[in-house]
Amino acid sequence: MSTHRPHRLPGDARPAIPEATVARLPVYLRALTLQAEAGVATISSEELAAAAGVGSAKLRKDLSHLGSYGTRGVGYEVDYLIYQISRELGLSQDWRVAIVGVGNLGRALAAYGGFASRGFRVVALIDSHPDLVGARVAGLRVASADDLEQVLAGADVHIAVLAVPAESAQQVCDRLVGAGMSSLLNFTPCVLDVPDDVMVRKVDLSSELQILAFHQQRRAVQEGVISPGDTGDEPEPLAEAL
Amino acid sequence: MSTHRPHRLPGDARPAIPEATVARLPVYLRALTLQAEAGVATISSEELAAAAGVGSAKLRKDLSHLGSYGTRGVGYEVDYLIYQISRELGLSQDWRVAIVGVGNLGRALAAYGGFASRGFRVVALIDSHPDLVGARVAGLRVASADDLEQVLAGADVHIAVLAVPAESAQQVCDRLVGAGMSSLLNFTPCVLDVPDDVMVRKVDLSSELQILAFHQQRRAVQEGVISPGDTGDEPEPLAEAL
DNA sequence: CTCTGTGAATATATTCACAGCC
DNA sequence: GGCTGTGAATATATTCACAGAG
Repeated sequence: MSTHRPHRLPGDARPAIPEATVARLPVYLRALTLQAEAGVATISSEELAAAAGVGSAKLRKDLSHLGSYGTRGVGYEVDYLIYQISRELGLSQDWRVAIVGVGNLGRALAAYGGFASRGFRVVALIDSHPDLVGARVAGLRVASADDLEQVLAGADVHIAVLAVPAESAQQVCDRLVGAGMSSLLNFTPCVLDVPDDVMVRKVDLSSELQILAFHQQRRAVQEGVISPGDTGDEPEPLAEAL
Repeated sequence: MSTHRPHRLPGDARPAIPEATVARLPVYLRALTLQAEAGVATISSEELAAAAGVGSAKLRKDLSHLGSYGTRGVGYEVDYLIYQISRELGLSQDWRVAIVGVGNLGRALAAYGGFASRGFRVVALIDSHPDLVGARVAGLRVASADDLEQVLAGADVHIAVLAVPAESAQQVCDRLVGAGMSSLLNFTPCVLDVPDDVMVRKVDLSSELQILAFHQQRRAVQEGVISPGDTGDEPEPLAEAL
């Protein structure tokens, strides 16, 4: 596996934050930012935990891995905690992102405002389709996949987002890795084969739906509505379809 | 928390599959489907594990939770295992999906082929913007958010995908829950407040990038390139921007 | 007194290593 | 002999519960 990387080398000083904690820091950060915008200066673990949708004990343990940034009997200073979490996540730096594959999803990602807000800047769009190359999308010129290496180097890209068709995912991934990329966000449903020092995070829409389906089916079976494996649905055709 | 739901009621018969295993079943299923298409009839845990990007012991333990579907000394029959996993995930049923919010992301999701392939049918698009309501997107007519309850009931929707702006996420979520939805896929960065019996899975693009940034920064610090909190980057303006 | 930070207890997940079936 | 299925061992994560700072 390449997602989920402890990656502690021998002479390591810093205390190593658990993966599960790292995955929640962005959630805390967002909750804190909302509080700050609402003018809240200080917040208790109970309140912040509620805003982040976790238990307060978990929140306190998570934050304790970063250091002692709270005040007993009082709570956490919102701005200071935002600063500390941001620093820990590496958000004091600006991160330059390339989107590879400018289909429906790639375009939606390019136009998505949520990135920019938090220090991530989409600085390059790359596609192989001749009709797309040279086009302007979301304020950027689509570069040719032929020039992938030069574009990544020239734009000083730190993170590549893979939004190409499944068929070409591994091949494009190989070129990204060859070009020195070591952080990939993979929107294809493919398992990517990468060296140990490359980190891949996968966002798989289809898997998420399947997990929801599993649980919803369980609940239906549980309630005796249907038995497992039954369709419970006559295969009636789609009503509103074109 | 609402993601991550064991949800075992007292009189429960079936042996309960661990959440971590459930999350990997879609990956195994995809790997198996690719093998089947390549004409492979039988596969060992070692081979399937490699195709799915996990260790073989983990794979075997995962599959053992579904039952004994392999043959010692031989491996797993690909078609049979596909059938068993599909059944377990509830994919013998057709799942009817509504996409709520037809902005950039909603449109990309509506057009995305990956759903349809695996028994998920987008049967309704809902938005509140007057310019969008009535428009045809990906072969469907965009319904008005005013009619949300009727549309969901009329189209017999099982799963709702939330792709609205963050500002309206909780409000729209409340209406979805009120209309009886109990499985939500949340693309907003918001923590949704839902009843215990509603399952929410969150896909948070910004969080994923932040997690990648964390690890990449760690590696940089590790290698002594920069110290934590430093930018390591002069804030030079974007080259190719419009 | 309130609320953080944290050891100790529990629960979940992964990995090992091998008994047992083909 | 080869490979699955699984207990036992380990590692990770969550939760409890309280000592101790403010």
